[in-house]
Amino acid sequence: MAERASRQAAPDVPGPAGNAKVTRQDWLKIAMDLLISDGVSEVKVLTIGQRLKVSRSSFYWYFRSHSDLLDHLLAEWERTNTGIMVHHCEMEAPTITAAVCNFFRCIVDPAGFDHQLDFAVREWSRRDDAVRGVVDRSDRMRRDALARMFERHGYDPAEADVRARVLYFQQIGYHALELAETLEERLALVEGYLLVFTGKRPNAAEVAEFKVFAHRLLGDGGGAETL
Amino acid sequence: MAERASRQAAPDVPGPAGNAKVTRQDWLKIAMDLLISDGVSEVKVLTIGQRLKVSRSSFYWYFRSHSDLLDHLLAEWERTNTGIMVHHCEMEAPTITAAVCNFFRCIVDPAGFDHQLDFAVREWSRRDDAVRGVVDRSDRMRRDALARMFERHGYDPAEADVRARVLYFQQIGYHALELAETLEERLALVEGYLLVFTGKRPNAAEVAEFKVFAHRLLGDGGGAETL
DNA sequence: TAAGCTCTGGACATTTGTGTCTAGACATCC
DNA sequence: GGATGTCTAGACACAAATGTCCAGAGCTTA
Repeated sequence: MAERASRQAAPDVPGPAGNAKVTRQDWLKIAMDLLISDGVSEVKVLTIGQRLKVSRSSFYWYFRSHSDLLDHLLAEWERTNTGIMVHHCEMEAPTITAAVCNFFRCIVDPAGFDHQLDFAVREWSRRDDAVRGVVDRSDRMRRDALARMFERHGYDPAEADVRARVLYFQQIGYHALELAETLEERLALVEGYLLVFTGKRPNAAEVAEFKVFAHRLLGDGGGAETL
Repeated sequence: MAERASRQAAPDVPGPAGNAKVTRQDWLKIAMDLLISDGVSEVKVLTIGQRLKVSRSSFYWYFRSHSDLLDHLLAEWERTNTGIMVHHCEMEAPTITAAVCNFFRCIVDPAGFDHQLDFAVREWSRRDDAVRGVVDRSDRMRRDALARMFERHGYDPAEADVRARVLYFQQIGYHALELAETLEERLALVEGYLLVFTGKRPNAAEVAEFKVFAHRLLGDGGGAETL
């Protein structure tokens, strides 16, 4: 028990020692993949072990229990998804439209905000009050970060709050539908969205810069989906 | 087996005959409640039986299997949620803003579109390809009905499609966040929403009529949530 | 009252998943 | 090369859920 705890405290050693076939990170990685693709109810020790071609006993070396694993997944979600979004809201920007473009970047970037993971956690929270508390806190943090972004660019607090809600709500809603739109289809609407979200007409250079960013990330074929 | 099948074909007899403690409808009702509140994974024969204070054997008299029950829940979802929404889109209206108000009615009405049920089914569809097909078909039907609504009021097909997408997408997204807003808070935004969704300023009488409708449904206290 | 039909309870089997225990394989340190 | 520590396999126990089987309770009808 004490050995396991210390092992958990220092899991960053890349090379598995001794007789190790897999690492703690391997278990976490597959678990996160399963959470994203199939939801929390499919995150099973047995399933992950089969994918790793390793017995379940290995799992109990690295983790205290199944719920211990889930705790780490939830923490990882909050750290990445909420952390990344808040960070993008806090980036310096010359105008509010450029600031919203910064926000868009973490949405568009596959390495940024993962909306499938977000929905998996949101679904999970419906059946687990502890998770629900964490999700509510994240929603609050994200909306607050967006509101502060608008306030920094001269909006009064009431309007900033409303615009933050609309912007956040739109993004969550868009992904709820899981549309299979191409990058081009989405980018074509950027100017319109910026006008609605900020009430101000975007600077052409800002928009162009964002589109270059998006293309560089996802390729110029136009057939890439944002996942 | 043949008896069960015939029993399933005529389940509308209200009075339970013979030694009956519960009806087929009782099983379906609790199952639907569980689907709505806790998701498909919590729709368990054991759980429903316990709530009905009846053994699981009773279930297998009325239903062939667990998945037979789920099939009926899915069909019921499509019939009610999608059916009601499409019906409201097809209602006659003097203006496009009045038509959108009609659409709003089924959203606001607790006896109309059930968004908790909608999310439960959407979540279910992520783990079941057959369900996914049904959900995709419903999404298509709803968006098409909305697009036809805009077309009937003079929008060209391309614009009608875009506006249908924005309107549908907004509604799904709004409920994904499960905000606890009061009726008053929501109604205060109706004019703004109508302008955005249609591009036209709404008629004051139409809006007033809708607000009266909403108040009559949900009470004038203003503290009611639409659930 | 007796027969028949409808429905229910309880025992049983099966599946699937978590968690525990112990022997032992394997690299590393001495 | 032997001891040690790290990790894994497999057996076991346990729990929860589905599905099957059959006896029999309790209306209904003759």
